[in-house]
Amino acid sequence: MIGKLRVFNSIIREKVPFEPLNPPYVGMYVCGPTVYSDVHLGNVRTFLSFDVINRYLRFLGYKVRYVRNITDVGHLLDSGEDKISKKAKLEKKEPMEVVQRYANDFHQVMRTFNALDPDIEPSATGHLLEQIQMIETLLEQGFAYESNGSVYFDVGKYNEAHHYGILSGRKTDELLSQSRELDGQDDKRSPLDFALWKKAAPEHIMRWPTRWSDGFPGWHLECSVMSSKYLGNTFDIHGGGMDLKFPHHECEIAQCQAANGESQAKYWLHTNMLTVNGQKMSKSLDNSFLPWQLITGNHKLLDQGYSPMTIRFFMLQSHYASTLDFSNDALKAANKGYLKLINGLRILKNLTYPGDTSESLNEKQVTQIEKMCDNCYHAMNDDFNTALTIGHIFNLLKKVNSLYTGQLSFEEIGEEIFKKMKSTILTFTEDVLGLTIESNLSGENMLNLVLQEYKMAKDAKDYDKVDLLRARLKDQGIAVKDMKSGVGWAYEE
RNA sequence: GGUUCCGUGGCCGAGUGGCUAGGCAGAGGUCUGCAAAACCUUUUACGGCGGUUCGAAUCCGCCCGGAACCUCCA
Repeated sequence: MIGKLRVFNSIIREKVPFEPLNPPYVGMYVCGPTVYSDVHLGNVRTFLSFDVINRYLRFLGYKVRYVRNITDVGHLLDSGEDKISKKAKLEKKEPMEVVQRYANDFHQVMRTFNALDPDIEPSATGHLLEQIQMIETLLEQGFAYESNGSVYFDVGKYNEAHHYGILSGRKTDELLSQSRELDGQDDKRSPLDFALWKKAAPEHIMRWPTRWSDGFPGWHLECSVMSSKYLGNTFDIHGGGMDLKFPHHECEIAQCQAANGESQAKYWLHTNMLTVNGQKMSKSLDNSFLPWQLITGNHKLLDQGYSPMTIRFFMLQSHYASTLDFSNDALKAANKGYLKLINGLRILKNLTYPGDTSESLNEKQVTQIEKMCDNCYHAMNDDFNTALTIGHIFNLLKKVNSLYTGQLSFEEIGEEIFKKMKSTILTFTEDVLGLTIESNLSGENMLNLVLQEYKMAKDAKDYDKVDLLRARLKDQGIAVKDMKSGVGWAYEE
């Protein structure tokens, strides 16, 4: 391994060496989507960022357990209504039907962008018992109180010994002075307290019986419960979008600390927002793109569609912790860049070191290439700097292209460095960054081209060529069929 | 108002004290029947004003501009 991985730990706002609690094992929990509607591109960016992080950790040899949840209950609107319940009512469906539909859609989108599946994808409704148990624990420890059938986390009590707001840099007295008035807050002792269990209103569909009430769990609880269940009380990496820092992650931290007596995660990684014209992409601002809209180009702000790999490439050209602005110009440039990348990749895959070459090494070239290879590691080790890594890969591809066109000779660089270059480029591009060659080149398209040529030769009565083409196709298991209606083909033994 | 962060060349976007990021676009060249691709060379930078330093895009201060969060958000 070259160098050491360093990560920006949001909770201390510093870049620090990454040292897992129990190497070679690494536990990583990422807050997943709430499946009440289609995921938009901003969501996708976060999950692609963590996909690369997951891939790189594995590449480094860590045994990663990647947990990403599906939120299927407990996420409330200002009105106090559950998002999924609302959608279910609107569409006259079971809440679980809504959940399943959007979860399926989410999975399909992530696979389209070549993201690896998480190892565990737990859902909130599948962990109600555990959530209820954590509430009991919090009640026993005096960090929670029941009020009118609901249970709330006592932020004031927690803050006596701990710091609520440690992640987002907030102080409770400042928060108190600016908390806004919401409906249904009367049961709370303080506006800062948050729900662990909510008593369900009569019309509320998603409800489970407990000793406090028929109700449902608070949003923040599931992540505390499921992360500690699958990764332990303290685990290595907790990730999510920056917009979740407050209150969601803050509440998770407090719940875990209070219930387990240990801090939840060693490293916090936060991804930044995707913006459109400088503004955060979000559903409420009506400036969000759905993945398929970007792929097809079917959106009022788009000139054309972009392939999933172009989009992935575009996103990886920036650092995950920076905002990334969406524009036609930037996407078009990324599209060309991606084509350049995969053309180089395609050439490299077919490039082998000639067997009978006598080496006469050009030290300058060898050193240069060696350094570029090492730079890929250094870049990824520096808080997963994918943008820089891509830059180094482009530099390496120049060498590949030069070899291909004969502007650089194999003798100059030698077999050892050629092999190193080849494996470095392929590994980093495909395995680490998850960028693959994607094309609409299908065998059938190519076959049709050949058949057109066949037809033209036949029309020109160039029977030597006709026979040749027919024989070559037959070698490939394709029988040409001359019909009155035109030329066709069939599979043949 | 509080918290956190950002401002880099025509565009996107890395870079945190000295060392060519990279991509797209532009210019010139090599190669080529032509073209394309590829390769080589190259122009345009660090919001403003001060300060620290031998040296600042990078550190500090102030100012200007922008964003996110402050109980829906990835």
